[in-house]
Amino acid sequence: MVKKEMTEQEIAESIPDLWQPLTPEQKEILIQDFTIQKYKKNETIYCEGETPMHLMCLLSGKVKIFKEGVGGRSQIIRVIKDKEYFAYRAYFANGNFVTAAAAFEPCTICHIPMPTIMKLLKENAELGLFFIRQLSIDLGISDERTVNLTQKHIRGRLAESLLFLKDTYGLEEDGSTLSIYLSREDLANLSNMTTSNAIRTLSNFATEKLIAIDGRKIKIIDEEKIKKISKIG
Amino acid sequence: MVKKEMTEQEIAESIPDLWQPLTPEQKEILIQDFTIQKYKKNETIYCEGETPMHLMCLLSGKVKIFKEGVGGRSQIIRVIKDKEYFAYRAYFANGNFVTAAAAFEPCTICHIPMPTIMKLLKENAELGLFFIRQLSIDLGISDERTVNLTQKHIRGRLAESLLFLKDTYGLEEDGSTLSIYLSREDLANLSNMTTSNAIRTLSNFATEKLIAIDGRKIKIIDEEKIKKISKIG
DNA sequence: AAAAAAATATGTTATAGAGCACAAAGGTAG
DNA sequence: CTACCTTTGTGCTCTATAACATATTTTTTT
Repeated sequence: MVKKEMTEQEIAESIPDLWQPLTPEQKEILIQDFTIQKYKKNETIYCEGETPMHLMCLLSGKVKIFKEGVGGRSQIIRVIKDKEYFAYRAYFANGNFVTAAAAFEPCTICHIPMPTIMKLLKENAELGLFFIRQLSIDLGISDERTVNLTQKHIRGRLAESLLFLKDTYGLEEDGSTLSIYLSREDLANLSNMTTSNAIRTLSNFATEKLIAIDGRKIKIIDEEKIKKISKIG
Repeated sequence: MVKKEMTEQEIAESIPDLWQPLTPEQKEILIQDFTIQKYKKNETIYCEGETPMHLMCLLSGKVKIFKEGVGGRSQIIRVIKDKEYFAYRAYFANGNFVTAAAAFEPCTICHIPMPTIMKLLKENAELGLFFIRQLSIDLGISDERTVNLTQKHIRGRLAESLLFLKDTYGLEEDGSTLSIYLSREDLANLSNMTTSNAIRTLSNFATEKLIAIDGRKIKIIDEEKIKKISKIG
């Protein structure tokens, strides 16, 4: 917890979407309950089945939201980038977590107790609209994903994951290297395939000069062709 | 449009979740914009790609929300029962529909222009909480479904669909017949499999005395065993 | 009532991708 | 430096399920 070290200004900048709609009194309430936690690489943030207590906002780092499926196979449901909010859905739905969250890399995460959020929501309609918008976007993505993961073939699914990672986390300064370094296993869990097939298909893509791989670094070479593969499935 | 025929009392009973949080003035606004449409069996309610204009509430009938995937294969994403709201997600996300909706059977649907809903939402925080709750529940279901459809085997997926239909639409007076009669094709599209495999697996279930089939009527005989099959995948 | 179309049923074949085994390389710990 | 563990890479086999073909039955249209 490093709350004491942050000025109001810094808090406002860390969580602008949440902060901006609030009245001065509401901001005061938020400051009281605002805490910060650090997580190590690969550390679990919350588990399936646990009771949600806090809204979380990722201040820095990268997070995966995943679900353990049949026979220990895990499926990455979505990924979080900095300034994004998560861990609140289950509370709003009055249930426990149906997913788990873990840090891809070292993370700084801000926690705000859900009861505080509820209190603010009851007073502030604009804040409600922020969550409505966010949940609506996520639900649309989830619906798209359901169809893509079930109907596309392996190459289409992997191509889609690569584009998805590019859109979410962006590229490095060279303008072509994905700025997230995933293990082949995580890539497989994101694309609904076995690790072997992720490795195989990835090196096929490299042979076909669609990408270049150097360990976990992936350079996007022919984005148009990758888009095409993703589209036709 | 049969708006004129409905009393305020009847409107209030048709859309209680939306109605109840409102102030008298807000209720007046809603009455002005409230219209009703009838749809025939199998009629399309909205299409993928269209721009959302209205919140819809299903007053009577049954609706499927689906998505056309690769190679014309369609996937049923969720189903709507009476008193449920739909068609609003895309508007909140500032996009067009990514799914389509069609009537399983004759439907009566109430339409309310989304701009009216937005206006009410900006004034009424409690109404916002209703949508937050609903979207949160749907997103949880969608996440679960992603994993189930991708990881479970055919029998597990079909078993799950049967239980899902039972939970959503309930049973007839005999206490065992599903009160929705789906074509084998719809059942397949709900369970992510080909029509042939839905037919085959369904008749296997009948042979194993888990269910009894009479045309499109499905009787649940051994629910415990069906649950087990759904669970182990 | 006859004809056409759609839905259901069942058998056969083909294949995408899982599952497994093993080897090599890279990282980490003692 | 050596030993051990994890990750990556590659080949082989097997199976679940799609794809296809063809009846048969039911529904819709004329």
